[in-house]
Amino acid sequence: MESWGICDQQGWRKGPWTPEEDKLLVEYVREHGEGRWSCVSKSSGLNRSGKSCRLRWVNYLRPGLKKGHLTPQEEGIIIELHSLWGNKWSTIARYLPGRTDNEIKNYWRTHFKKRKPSHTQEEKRKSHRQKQLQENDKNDNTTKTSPDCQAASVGEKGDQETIDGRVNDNVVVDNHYHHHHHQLLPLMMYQDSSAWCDLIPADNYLWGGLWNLDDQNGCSKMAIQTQVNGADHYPRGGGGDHAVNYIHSGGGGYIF
DNA sequence: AATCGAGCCAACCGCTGCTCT
DNA sequence: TAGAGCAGCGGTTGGCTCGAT
Repeated sequence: MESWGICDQQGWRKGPWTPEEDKLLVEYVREHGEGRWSCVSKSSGLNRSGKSCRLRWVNYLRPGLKKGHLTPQEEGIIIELHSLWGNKWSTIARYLPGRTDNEIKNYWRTHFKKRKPSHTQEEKRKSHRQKQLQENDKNDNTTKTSPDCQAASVGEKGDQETIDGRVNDNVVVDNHYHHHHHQLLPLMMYQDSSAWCDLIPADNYLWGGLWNLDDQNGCSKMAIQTQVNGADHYPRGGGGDHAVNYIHSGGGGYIF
């Protein structure tokens, strides 16, 4: 490995950031706002690449970042969303205000990736989950009003293509979505944390027997009840983040 | 006290997609 | 429409810390 603190071929400094560099970057962003990262070195005096500056800002310096361990609610959200979207860390991060994609990615890799439940545990878990979701689906049907809020049915139609274009046999996506790019959201996003946590059985469901969330295509077979809401933004994979303004970070709610 | 290994996390790299000209 | 430049994403690396031996 190359040593930290040296410069790369373009002359950019690499390695850990110093407090002085942090200060310069914060001042730059305060004056110029986020973006235009390629200009940072010129304007701020930092001898860092725009990429490096952006990463440092996003993952460490940005106001509102939460430090410390993820809460059980956040962990649950990660699990749920990962089962929906796979390794779309930035997309998942949008639903966890104050958490970064890097943080979530690291967390996932260290906590979940290597764990695989036994076959029987997984079968048990799936059937339990299916039951839970069917009950919720029943309850939910009474609350749907607008076409945009129609819930996707769960586990009734066999294999369906997910929003990633992958096949997931339990996540059933309302065809409406494909035409309007409506946002798919897990059920728990509409419930307060205590309520959705009730969906998860206490017995080994999460921590004693984490299921294999890294199965083929990064898409677990866990049944997820989804809803389609009226937001016209859909979190996409790949490049081009779009300002991420649809998360309201206050009060533990997720407003889109 | 020294060594080893696992876990955590910051940061880099390469690639993709968007925007602008 | 094509190409260049930039921003963002996901994968990976490697240093640091801490507990076990």
